[in-house]
Amino acid sequence: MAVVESVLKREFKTDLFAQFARIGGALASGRRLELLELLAQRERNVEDLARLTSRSAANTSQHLQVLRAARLVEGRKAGLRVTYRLADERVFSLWKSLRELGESRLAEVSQMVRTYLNGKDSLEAVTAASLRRKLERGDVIVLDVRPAEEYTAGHIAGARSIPLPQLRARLKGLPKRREIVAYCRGPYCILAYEAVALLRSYGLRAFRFEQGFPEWKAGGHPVQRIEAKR
Amino acid sequence: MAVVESVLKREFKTDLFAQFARIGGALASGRRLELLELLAQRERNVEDLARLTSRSAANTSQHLQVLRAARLVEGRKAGLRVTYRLADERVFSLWKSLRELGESRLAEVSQMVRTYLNGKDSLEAVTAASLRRKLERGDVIVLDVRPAEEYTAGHIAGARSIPLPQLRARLKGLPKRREIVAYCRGPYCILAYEAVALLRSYGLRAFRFEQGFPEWKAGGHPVQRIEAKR
DNA sequence: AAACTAATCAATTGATTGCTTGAATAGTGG
DNA sequence: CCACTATTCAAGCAATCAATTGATTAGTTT
Repeated sequence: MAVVESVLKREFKTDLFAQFARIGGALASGRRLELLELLAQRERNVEDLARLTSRSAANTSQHLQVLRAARLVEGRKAGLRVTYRLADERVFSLWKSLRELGESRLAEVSQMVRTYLNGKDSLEAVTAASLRRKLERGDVIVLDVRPAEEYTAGHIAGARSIPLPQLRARLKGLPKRREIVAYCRGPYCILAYEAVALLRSYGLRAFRFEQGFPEWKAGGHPVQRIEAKR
Repeated sequence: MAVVESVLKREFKTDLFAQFARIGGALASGRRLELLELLAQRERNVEDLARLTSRSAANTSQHLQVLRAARLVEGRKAGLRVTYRLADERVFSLWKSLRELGESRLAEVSQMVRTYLNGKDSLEAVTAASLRRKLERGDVIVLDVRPAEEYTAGHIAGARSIPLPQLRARLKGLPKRREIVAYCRGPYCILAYEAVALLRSYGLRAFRFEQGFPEWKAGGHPVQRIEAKR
């Protein structure tokens, strides 16, 4: 009797942990994590995701289905296209805590970030709390340098959209003296680094927000979005 | 030039996300998650972990090495034994958020918990905030029904240790009228369910704490530990 | 030094995963 | 109904992972 019960207990635990391992398995591929990072910006169809990650549509579709089987993303079909999005804001939290743990514990990560990103710009970045204060005091220009469509889907309240490729052409619209803070997708997004480098090369007072839009939103800070026309 | 740069960007991203995927990969096995859950209680040597999970020492050692390669656990050798522990409290946070996500999103999990655990006891459980208040008012007896060694390594401040196997023999030491709250390792630990069932069958006013010691500690609530003799 | 122990290593097996390719499906627009 | 498109499916192959077994290493005890 006691033996039977303990076997049951073991089976229960084994099965239970195996379920949780399904989620772990979904996080076990860099490609899938990259898809999660993109979907944290805004929902996307398969083709877009494939293009943004430089992979085939078939391969991207398969990874999305693994993520969907683990219930981390949801897809809905509209016409020919299937649009995927994160299934839950806690999915982003999970990815964020995995990322933070990796940053602090995997020596390789900090090494890579140092050699690649800090080569671009070694300046200290603006924290979320600091950016929030600057915004409330109104003494900062916040630039969203992601593609326009991501700005449309959601951005830091009060930010202006200037996608990186257009930045050079639109320099004259920016004030010479005021402080400018640029942000993009997250800590490993290169756009803001490049934007700050460009702005500084023209003598503007530019800084980089240390995180990105999804982190700002997850932190409960004010956001805006452009409503779609009907 | 722009092409070279974008290839670099792609390689950087691919490599970077692959690093994070190492952690995901370590979380991709139920057996390893079970080890993390045990190590969240207290540090353990390989043999103990193998016994507690009903697996061979060689297999357990291999899983521990996967966890160590992902820097989620650390081992230190003392004499013949190697003692493993969680490398960082954020490792527990990560496991906790994975678990919570799984609970809410994987239908199979809630199904399993319902059929197995709720068969034991369908009563509502006491939350951490509520238990904290009861403790501060002093109108509750808190029982730690885990093995004594886990109690020693750390327990809810003010709790008494009565390992489940000894509970029946020590019933007479418990007050008839006061409220009793039992806890163990976490939401999927069966010990507290069984303790409450036993206490109630003797007419005591027993309830189950909905979580376990690691969650209590991670939540910043007061804990105690028994210092080892030198 | 010999006997013993805890842990790890090494090699093997079978199972699972990942990627590629080409076909199939479902929906759109002429 | 036909041509076209976005996505998914299916098959095949290589690579990786998981569990088992027996050997090996490092450290303790006698």
